[in-house]
Amino acid sequence: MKGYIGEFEELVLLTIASLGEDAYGVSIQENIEKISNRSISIGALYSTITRLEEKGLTKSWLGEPTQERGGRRKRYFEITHQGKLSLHHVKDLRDALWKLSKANLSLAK
Amino acid sequence: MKGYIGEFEELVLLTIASLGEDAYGVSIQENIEKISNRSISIGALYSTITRLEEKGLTKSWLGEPTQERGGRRKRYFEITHQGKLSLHHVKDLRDALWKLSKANLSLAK
DNA sequence: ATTTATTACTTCTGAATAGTAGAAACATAT
DNA sequence: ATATGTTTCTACTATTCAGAAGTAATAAAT
Repeated sequence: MKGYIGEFEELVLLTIASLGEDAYGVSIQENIEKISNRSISIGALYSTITRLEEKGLTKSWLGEPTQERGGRRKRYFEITHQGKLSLHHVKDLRDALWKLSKANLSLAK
Repeated sequence: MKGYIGEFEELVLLTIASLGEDAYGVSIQENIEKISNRSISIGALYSTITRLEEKGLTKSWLGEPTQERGGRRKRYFEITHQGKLSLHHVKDLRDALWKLSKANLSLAK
């Protein structure tokens, strides 16, 4: 166990949080693709979520069948308190580094 | 080529930027350990920097010998314009996601 | 000139994270 | 019952990172 979260893990956590009540596999995938303008595979998403759940950063449960065209029951995801702590932690670190290096990161010529 | 940067790559880029004129292997390592309170391996750092340089996000050159007790010449690193763009890009994405999910990430009970 | 100390860089292996391909489960429509 | 749409899940491959060990370059001490 490495103890910190990877780039994709963080992206998935943030997306789950932003989706609130409607976070399940496909909606998470679509949302990431929409906001990051990058296509991600559903398999990569599930293996990442499995890892996040093993680390205690997310939890999940099966929803009830819906009236739609078809499809298996959805598995809904939610970020845990520990997951929120992890996100705050990496954000604080990055904000601190940005503050320190702001002058050196200007895009002006 | 993946097109985006990983967690550790981002940390290294930010640290190089924050160090300005004095960014070389050992100083980068020490600074990351100091600010993130996590010990990083010098080997992982060098392989990551090699990758960043291949992607055009950093550049480097050998410094002159110094007046110290001994020791090999330092290799100095600097972030390129493209590297800055990458950092701004991931920051913008994260800021947008935080904004969207702020209410769901509160730590209050 | 040879040895020794110091600083920095490089290589290698195993583990953790990221990504791919496609099968399986479930539901509706014809 | 067969076909089709929607979602989840599994097995496999690739990339990145940690940790340990070692190599290279430089200068002081002898």
